Amino acid sequence: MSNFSSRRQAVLEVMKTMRCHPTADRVYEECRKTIPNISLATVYRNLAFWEQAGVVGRVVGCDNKERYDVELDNHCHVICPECGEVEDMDYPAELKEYLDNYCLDNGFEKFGLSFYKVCDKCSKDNLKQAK
Amino acid sequence: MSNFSSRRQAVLEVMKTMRCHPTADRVYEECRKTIPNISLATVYRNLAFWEQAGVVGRVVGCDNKERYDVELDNHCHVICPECGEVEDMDYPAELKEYLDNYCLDNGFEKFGLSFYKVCDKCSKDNLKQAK
DNA sequence: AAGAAAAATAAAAATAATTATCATTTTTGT
DNA sequence: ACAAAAATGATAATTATTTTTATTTTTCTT
Repeated sequence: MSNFSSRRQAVLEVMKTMRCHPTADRVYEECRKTIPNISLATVYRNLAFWEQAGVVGRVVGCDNKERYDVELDNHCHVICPECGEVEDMDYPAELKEYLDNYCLDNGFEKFGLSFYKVCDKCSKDNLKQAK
Repeated sequence: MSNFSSRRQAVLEVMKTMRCHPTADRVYEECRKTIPNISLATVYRNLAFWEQAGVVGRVVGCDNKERYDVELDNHCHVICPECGEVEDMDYPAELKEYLDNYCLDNGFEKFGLSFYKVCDKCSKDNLKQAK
């Protein structure tokens, strides 16, 4: 009964259920679990579709891969400078308010805030390598 | 008398004199004005060198090109969502202090703050197209 | 200053991510 | 049911970046 094709829906569904901020390739992998013959081009196309629709946004990490995200509004990002993985974090309320007002006052459309910290996985890997 | 090769110096010099946050390709273009036969690979290599040396940093814009920057410390970025150009802006002092402390308290290495606004060039272009 | 070792380079090839093309299939509207 | 439009898979093309390799430049040692 939906207006969208099953693959288009699947791409969004995957985006909603993955808690990380996947690259297109990760979304593709995930989609193939339920739709084995979906093509990577379709994933890119539909990510672009949902982006245009305003449902999905791009997140800039720190490697040169695009990462995608749903519901960008109320969180900032914690980025691992080594692997580029991006996690969500709620804004401290007062900070969010400050920044919202700052945007209004200065004509900015939106803002993005990121913090950097080596993720658990990478710091473990570093320990192993050091041995 | 410098420790660095002339091309290595040139790359840094160009970075310091360009006020925008150029892509590697723009740096290459600029370098060729003084060193016509410098190669793009050398520009990439030396940007990476200066990055490792901690002098140059990467900035994430909104297209999928890497952009480079010197002196990342005391400014945030204003990014044009259409062309990806990145400009510097000083932090409001109180905000900077708040964020610095927030990092210290929570074990983050650093933070990055960006605001989004269509740049003058793009908004003019949009007007022209609309006619 | 000479000559060996190390570092830096240009040019080109390779890689990786993303986008475009195109023939075919699926969906939609009437 | 059938024509028109949209979506898709497969693959080719494009774009940005990195690696390779043979050569040149710089540095070090004597």
